[in-house]
Amino acid sequence: MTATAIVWFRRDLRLADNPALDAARRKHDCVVPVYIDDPEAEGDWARGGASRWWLHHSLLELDRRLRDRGSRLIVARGDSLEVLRRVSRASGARAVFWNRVYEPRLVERDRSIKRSLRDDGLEVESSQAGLLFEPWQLLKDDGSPYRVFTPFWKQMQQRWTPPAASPEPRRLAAPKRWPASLEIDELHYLPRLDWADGFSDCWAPGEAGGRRQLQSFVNETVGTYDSRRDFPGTAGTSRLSAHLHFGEVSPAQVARSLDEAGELPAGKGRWSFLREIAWREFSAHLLFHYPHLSDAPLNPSFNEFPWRRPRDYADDLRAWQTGRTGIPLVDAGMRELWATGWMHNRVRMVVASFLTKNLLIPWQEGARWFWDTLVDADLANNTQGWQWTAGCGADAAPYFRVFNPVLQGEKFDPDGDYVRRWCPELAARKGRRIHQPLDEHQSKRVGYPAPRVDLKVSRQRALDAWQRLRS
DNA sequence: TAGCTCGTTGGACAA
DNA sequence: TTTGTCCAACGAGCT
Repeated sequence: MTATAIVWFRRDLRLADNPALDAARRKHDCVVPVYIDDPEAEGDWARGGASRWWLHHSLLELDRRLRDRGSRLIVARGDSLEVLRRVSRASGARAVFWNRVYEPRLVERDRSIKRSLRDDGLEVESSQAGLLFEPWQLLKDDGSPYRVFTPFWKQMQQRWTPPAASPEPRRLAAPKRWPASLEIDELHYLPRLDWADGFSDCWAPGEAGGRRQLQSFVNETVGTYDSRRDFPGTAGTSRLSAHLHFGEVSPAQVARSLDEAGELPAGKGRWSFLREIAWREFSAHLLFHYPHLSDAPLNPSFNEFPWRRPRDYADDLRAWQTGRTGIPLVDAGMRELWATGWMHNRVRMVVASFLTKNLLIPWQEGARWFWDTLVDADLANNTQGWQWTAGCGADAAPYFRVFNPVLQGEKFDPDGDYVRRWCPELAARKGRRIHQPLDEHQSKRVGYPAPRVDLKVSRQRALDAWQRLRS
């Protein structure tokens, strides 16, 4: 009798270096690859529009790759446990394998599913695939989680070894009978409007695209990552965030590529990129250990912070979302986000600082907008990034650290190329002058808004608000 | 345990 | 134009 196992794909949409798939193939003859759309499980943080666009294409690619190997992807919608039971009955599978995810709500769900399936008499095994270290592996001496990045990073470096590779399967044996499956189109992940049409020009979702991106980054970009990553007008970053989020590329593969590209300790760019991977780990660990983090500040005194009220800030929020604040670098970033589903990291900090400090709008509003518009939307990274900028998170910026978008522009976009690309109304402005807000007269002439707030005044207002919080 | 040092990504201002 | 200093003080992490 042949033994059949379900491999439940979630945030690991790849065939290479996939521990759950490996384990299933080692122990069983046939594999039933399954993807489940279970919006209930995600609760308040159901996937946003841009992320769904990516997921749609990534699933198509996963299915294609499976078919190339004699298999296919079974797609279902509904309660995950019920679906797994149904698929196991229909296919005769007696085992379920998956790679762990770490968002608190999903951890709970997985724990309960594991119990139930084992009660049913099924074999269940979960593996580590999405992080280099499990959240319970990197702790301080007293057993509590790190809340400051640098010591976390130090320990990570000490304990880090290049992870072993696992081969990509050439063939996957099909079960005797395939269970019923939806078409990927039937998940309706693509937006009804044509909002995401431009995304295809920027991105190649899926494992092959991820691998290509990793290779080109390691071959061409990582050497200068350290010096060029802060300049949004140049292609100095990895652009791997979405591939990593969906597990089309694993952090272990990234680390291995960096290692193979030439003795990790030697390359400054390589270390500084691995450090960013470490930030990803740090964020995931923080959310795992502090489950409320996606909605409430890590620093509880911020519950009293005097944010403006929704009815007072609604117009400013709208202007920020649509890239019409009148601050060129901010608007360029927000327009890049809308057009491509992504924003350069330096600019993410600038627009976040502007929203939370200059406009005094709660960071949660920004986090929600990013959640819906980023193809790489990741609950842990998004939360951590916003809390850090707002000053209420782990290792947060001191309160007096308010990014000045004009100075940031002059420093990191000195020729104005980035702003010129996304704010064509300003294209005629020469050099770094492009970063200066316009006065009313100029604004009317070129059809670009005058600034909604005075940077100096609003900065002082934020500092005063902080003072009130402390007193 | 007590005490010391340090903290991803900055800006304003003075010299 | 560039460089140095201050902005405030707390708690995490380490010795």
